[in-house]
Amino acid sequence: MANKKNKRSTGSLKKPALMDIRTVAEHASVSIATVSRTINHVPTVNAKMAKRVWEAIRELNYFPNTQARALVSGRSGLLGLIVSEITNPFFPELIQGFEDVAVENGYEILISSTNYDPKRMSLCIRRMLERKTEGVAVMTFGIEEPLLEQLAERNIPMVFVDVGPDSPGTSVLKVDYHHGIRQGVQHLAALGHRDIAFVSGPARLHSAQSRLNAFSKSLNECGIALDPAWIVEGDHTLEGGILAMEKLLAGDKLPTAVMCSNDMTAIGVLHKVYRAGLRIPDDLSIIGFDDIQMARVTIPPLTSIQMSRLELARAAVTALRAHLEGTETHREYKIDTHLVVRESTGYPPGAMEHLQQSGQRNGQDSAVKRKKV
Amino acid sequence: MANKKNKRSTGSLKKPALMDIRTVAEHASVSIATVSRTINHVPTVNAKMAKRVWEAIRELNYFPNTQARALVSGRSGLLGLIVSEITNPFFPELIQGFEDVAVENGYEILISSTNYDPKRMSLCIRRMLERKTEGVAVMTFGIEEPLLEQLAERNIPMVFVDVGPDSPGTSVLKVDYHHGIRQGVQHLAALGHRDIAFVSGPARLHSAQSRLNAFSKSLNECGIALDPAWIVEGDHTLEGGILAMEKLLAGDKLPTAVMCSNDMTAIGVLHKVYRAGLRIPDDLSIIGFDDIQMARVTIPPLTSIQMSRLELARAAVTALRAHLEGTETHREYKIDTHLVVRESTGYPPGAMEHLQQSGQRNGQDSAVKRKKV
DNA sequence: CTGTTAGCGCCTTCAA
DNA sequence: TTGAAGGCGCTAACAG
Repeated sequence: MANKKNKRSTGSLKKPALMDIRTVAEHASVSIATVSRTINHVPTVNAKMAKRVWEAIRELNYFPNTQARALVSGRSGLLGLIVSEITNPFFPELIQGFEDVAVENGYEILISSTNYDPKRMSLCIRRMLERKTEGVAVMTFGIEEPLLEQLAERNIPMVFVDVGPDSPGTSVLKVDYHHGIRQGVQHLAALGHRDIAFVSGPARLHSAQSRLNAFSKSLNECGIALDPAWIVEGDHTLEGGILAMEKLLAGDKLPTAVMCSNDMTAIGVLHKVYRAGLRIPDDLSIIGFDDIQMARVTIPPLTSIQMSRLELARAAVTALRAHLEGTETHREYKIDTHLVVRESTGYPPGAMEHLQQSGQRNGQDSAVKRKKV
Repeated sequence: MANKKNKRSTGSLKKPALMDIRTVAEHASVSIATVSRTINHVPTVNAKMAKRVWEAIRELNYFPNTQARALVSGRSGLLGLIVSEITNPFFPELIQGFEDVAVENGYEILISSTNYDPKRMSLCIRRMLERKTEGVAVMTFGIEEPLLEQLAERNIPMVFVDVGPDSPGTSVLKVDYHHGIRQGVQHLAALGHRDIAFVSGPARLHSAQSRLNAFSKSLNECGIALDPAWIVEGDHTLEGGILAMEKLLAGDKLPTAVMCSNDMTAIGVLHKVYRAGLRIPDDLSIIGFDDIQMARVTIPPLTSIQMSRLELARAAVTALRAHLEGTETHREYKIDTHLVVRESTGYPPGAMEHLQQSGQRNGQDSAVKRKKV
């Protein structure tokens, strides 16, 4: 009985090593229950006592143990975020947004990245489960089916991008790739491009497929034939973009425009084109996807299709909260995409001469309306 | 007595909601202690029982509750990482390295970013403390003094970059800015540059100051005078780089080379120079700092001073582990930096004519040895 | 080598 | 309104 007390009162007052709710209670001469209630802002606490408690807390520089709190309350206050690759600038921008929104809603976040590796994805999920996250956003833009079940079985709220089960407790953020990509293709078509190549993302990635499909469909809508030789597979990295452009350059005929599955790819392509001594957009037009920050300052600035990170983040947290509060069981959220025209797109080669404008060789001004950086 | 058992056995076998160590124990007909031992790979468990336990675990799809485990064992298995800004590509690359090394060592990581805001820094620290991280790496390249104390008081192992207290339980990673920056300045001097500007980082950031000092010192060593008008303050962002270059362009006289406190700044500068219609490196040479991935594919590829993320990450985890194991009380780790020459640096304007080489106008080849991308 | 038991730090019924 | 007491799920002594 006194045993426990003795254990804690052996040392002098300066024992910051063990600093628990009991220490505070003793210091403020109240019970631990009162301290707990004070901390959790239970309104029924006497103002005087509360003040004493807060003083003790400040004096001792005490703060609660999240682990213990979570264990007993069942609430970890954690929202999980799984992304594919943290070194692709798109994701940090997404993480930033997700964290901001989560914090606004009183949550902290736990981040894991899969590096496109199913094994790591499995670990990520396990980690989320073990740490008892209250909900998890799987923003990898594609996920292996069997892994979903692991999560679904635990009936912990989830939100996916593009594709996910329609089981209760899970929502999905449907990105409208077609809208933005069609704008891009139409933009190119309007400039006079007919020979348009596409550097895709990794084939197994769902969102990469969707982008390719949207491209193909848009081309059709514009009455342009799709030459299979101009579909080359990238992997959403700089290196992949460079390699893809090399293949394109080695082909029989060069396209006049290249659309890319993401901006990293586009930047790689941009670089390879520069290496090849071709000019952008005079010799080749390029369009990216994502509209990362960096797109504004590439040389020339990259025309890209924007997918709002903040919108994605906000929708994800909203969905998770809806599940947590039982407001919603399953829902789809639509995320829009749209074209941002900069300076990597212009008339196809030959068109300028045809229009008697061959003197214009500087990417800074062209016939299309441009967005200032 | 039977009360507890009744509570858990009310439902049918299909109650995945409550899935604790007891369920597993019952399922495998062993005590919870044996289950615990099995999970923790205590070697003294009977192979037969262990097998039964693992089967039960698999069948029930059970996994331990990290919170409870941490609470009782006192080990959270968490290493904290505080960075300043997740949208600056340097940091994701650092995070990636830190995570990899942490995982190699059996730890998970908890990330927080401060966005250079002291208030957020305070929150980050509190968060690390509350979540009971076993050690934290403060990689913000500068921190307010009072905050350190909060951490130091808890005597939780810490590691800082550049500057930190020399109290026991904390180590510091001393980056040798001077080595790399001197290489950079010497490189420029060797090419014939005398008019070298510097775009610094935010003044209050310690590492930014160190970089500026290293620059100033190196200039001295080369016998070059430092013109104060050519020191302009940036903020380590793209936008800051653009603004800084604008200031430089508006000055009375243009430098022939610009050194930047980080790569994001350099990319901003690169962009502004492009906008101004000047050529790199023919009209202006540029050197960055950090050597982020993107530096390889800027146009032209950026000469930069590399600071290895992996080396930083590895040293940080090593330091933390040393503290955790009591091997070390305080130590400084030296992190080297060195120049990576690419194509954004060349002879100052006029030098080529002087050398009768005025025909060379293409950034792809120049008289200095270049690293292939 | 296995099982029983006492907490880890906290929240949350219950009486008072 | 406050305090006492019983767990949350797990590990780590301690007996057997």
